[in-house]
Amino acid sequence: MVEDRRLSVLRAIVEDYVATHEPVGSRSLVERHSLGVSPATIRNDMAVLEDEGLIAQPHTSAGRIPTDQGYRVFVDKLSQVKPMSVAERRAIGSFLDGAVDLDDVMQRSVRLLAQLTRQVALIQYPSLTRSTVRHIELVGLGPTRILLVLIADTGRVEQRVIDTAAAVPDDLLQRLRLLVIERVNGVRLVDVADKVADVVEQFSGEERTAVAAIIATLLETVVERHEERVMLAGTANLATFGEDFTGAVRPVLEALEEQMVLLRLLGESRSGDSLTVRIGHENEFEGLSSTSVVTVGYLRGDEVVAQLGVVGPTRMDYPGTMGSVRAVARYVGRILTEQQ
Amino acid sequence: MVEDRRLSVLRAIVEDYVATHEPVGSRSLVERHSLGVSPATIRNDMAVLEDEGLIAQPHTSAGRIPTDQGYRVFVDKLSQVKPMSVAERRAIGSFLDGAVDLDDVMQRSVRLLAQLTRQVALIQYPSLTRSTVRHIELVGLGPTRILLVLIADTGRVEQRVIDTAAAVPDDLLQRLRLLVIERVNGVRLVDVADKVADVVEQFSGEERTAVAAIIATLLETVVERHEERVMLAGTANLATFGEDFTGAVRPVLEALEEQMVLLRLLGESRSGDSLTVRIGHENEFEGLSSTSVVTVGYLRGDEVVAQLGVVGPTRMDYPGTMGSVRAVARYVGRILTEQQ
DNA sequence: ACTTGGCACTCGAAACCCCGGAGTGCCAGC
DNA sequence: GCTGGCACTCCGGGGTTTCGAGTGCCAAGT
Repeated sequence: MVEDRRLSVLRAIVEDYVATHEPVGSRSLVERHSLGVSPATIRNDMAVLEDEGLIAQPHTSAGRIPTDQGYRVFVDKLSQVKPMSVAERRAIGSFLDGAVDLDDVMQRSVRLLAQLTRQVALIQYPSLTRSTVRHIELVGLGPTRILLVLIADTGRVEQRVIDTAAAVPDDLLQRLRLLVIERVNGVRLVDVADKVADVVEQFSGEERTAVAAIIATLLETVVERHEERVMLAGTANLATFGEDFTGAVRPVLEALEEQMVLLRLLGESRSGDSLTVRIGHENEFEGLSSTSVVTVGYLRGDEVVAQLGVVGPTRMDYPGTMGSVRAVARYVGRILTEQQ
Repeated sequence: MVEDRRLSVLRAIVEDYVATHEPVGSRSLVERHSLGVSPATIRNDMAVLEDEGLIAQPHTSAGRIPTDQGYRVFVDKLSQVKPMSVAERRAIGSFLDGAVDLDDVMQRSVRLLAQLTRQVALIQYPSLTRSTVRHIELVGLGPTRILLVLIADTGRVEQRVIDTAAAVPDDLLQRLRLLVIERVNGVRLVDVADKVADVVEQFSGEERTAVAAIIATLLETVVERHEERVMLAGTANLATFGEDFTGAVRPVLEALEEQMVLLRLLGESRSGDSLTVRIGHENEFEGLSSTSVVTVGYLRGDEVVAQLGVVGPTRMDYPGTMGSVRAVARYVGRILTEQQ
């Protein structure tokens, strides 16, 4: 089929361009790949591919490079995720197994991913929204100062200092503590509001004011604080692939410093635990228009709790990158699930 | 004094070079600064300065640029810290005042510093070692799983999950909890070990095994875990000053990703709360040999609890940078002290 | 209906050269 | 010890040339 060969040509162009970082011409294509036809034929195919918007020429009399659309087709139809080798998987497993707490898991994972892909890796902390309360602690710091600590089952800890107008005697604090713990332990964060709604009403007078303040802060912590955290690693790799960048490195670094941007980058791919690839201009952020983002959700139990992924140049090794991302996500999921 | 003028020349060279990023010649020097002598005289001075190793020529027939030693002399003898303007200080204060918790303080401060200096800013979390225990919590997660949470007075929270060999009944946990809280509340972390050393001996039989495991983890948490945390911001600024870098940006990014490197960068300047400036090769890390690091300790109460600072090109505005670093450190100190 | 070899053409990248100008070092004179 | 003068160096920018990879198109072949 002519159509088939044309796609093979596209695949070959992507592969060669990714490997060499140089526009690829018809001659070198037939040399490197056994396509069984002559350069002239390839040229015809290329002309068609160019008409379809899948490849482009930097300038006349140069080879072709894939366009964002070209990569899109490559990813969607012409490639498959490259699984990690057994050795690699073993390495991943043993590397991540040593983690002692959630921070450690996140950090090790994101670094590992950066190393594996030689790109910038991101990992989002398990969503608070989807997790349950493991423990709540109220600690008196002074007559009118209370420390609220919330521990989620994913291991995340949130803390807030509360300034109450009225003094809070220790016995009140203890009563409240037990009451709240009883109410919300094991409850999903999203449901905490319902569970403690009426607590304030059980108190009256001065006590009520103080309790109201505490409960209000608690609600803030579980509700308003959806601000998810993102950790990243491998920014040094930007320097490497920054060389042949369409734009400068700066906008990318700027984008990567914005938690908001990162969160949306990860957050948009709510497609369960299947890989999401956003290529070049498919990213809505200017600064990332010459990068591709590969993300995937990771599980805790059988629920997607957050995302992780990498940011790299559009000309990246998609199969390999996707393989690494998926593998790391699986291991992270396994660890989170086990260490529950 | 001839000697004096020579130093003025050095100062002028540093200032001009920092401003223009171009080697500065004798003619432009006399034009921009009113030195009251002719270019020829300046040339003689320059020759001497070059002999002394304070300035250098990129190539013959080019102007001079300061060497690391030249900057050293400039910082030590020829410049003074440039205080922030009132408006700036007010802006800093109001910006930092909104912080809700320690993480927030750290993050706001480091970002602010990056913005002010247009360089890469670092901030070290208040040292655990020097702080005291505000609260310890033991939460049973399952028959043999316990969550240990340690809250330091600086607001830092550390947590560990403990797997005990034997089951821990709830009443044992409660007894132990009260006992430990009583022992260590308000105690400096470094002294925790002493305080709980004999706790294990108060238990026997099965209980003892479990308690031993818990206490061991507690000790690990306070002792082994000296691993201080560092937060950084403004890496995007690397791109800006990366243009005229001796080396590449990569090694710098690599160095900045290594917590160890950052910690030593900050940790070495244990000179109380006075500014430390390390210029170019004075940094022991290869990757940072064309950068300068300006750090200063910040206080909580009247004790230095950690360091903050910036990393920038050796050709940086030292007086301004030092002013910003010092100002931010003071505000951070004030906030930490107040919100005790 | 495709494929292919041939051929003229395009155009960027590298090599080369040239020149101006900024800057230097040195020296003799003040 | 300062200064003007002077010869010298050498980087950087601009222009030109060359080289070669690559293209598009066409006519012939299967």
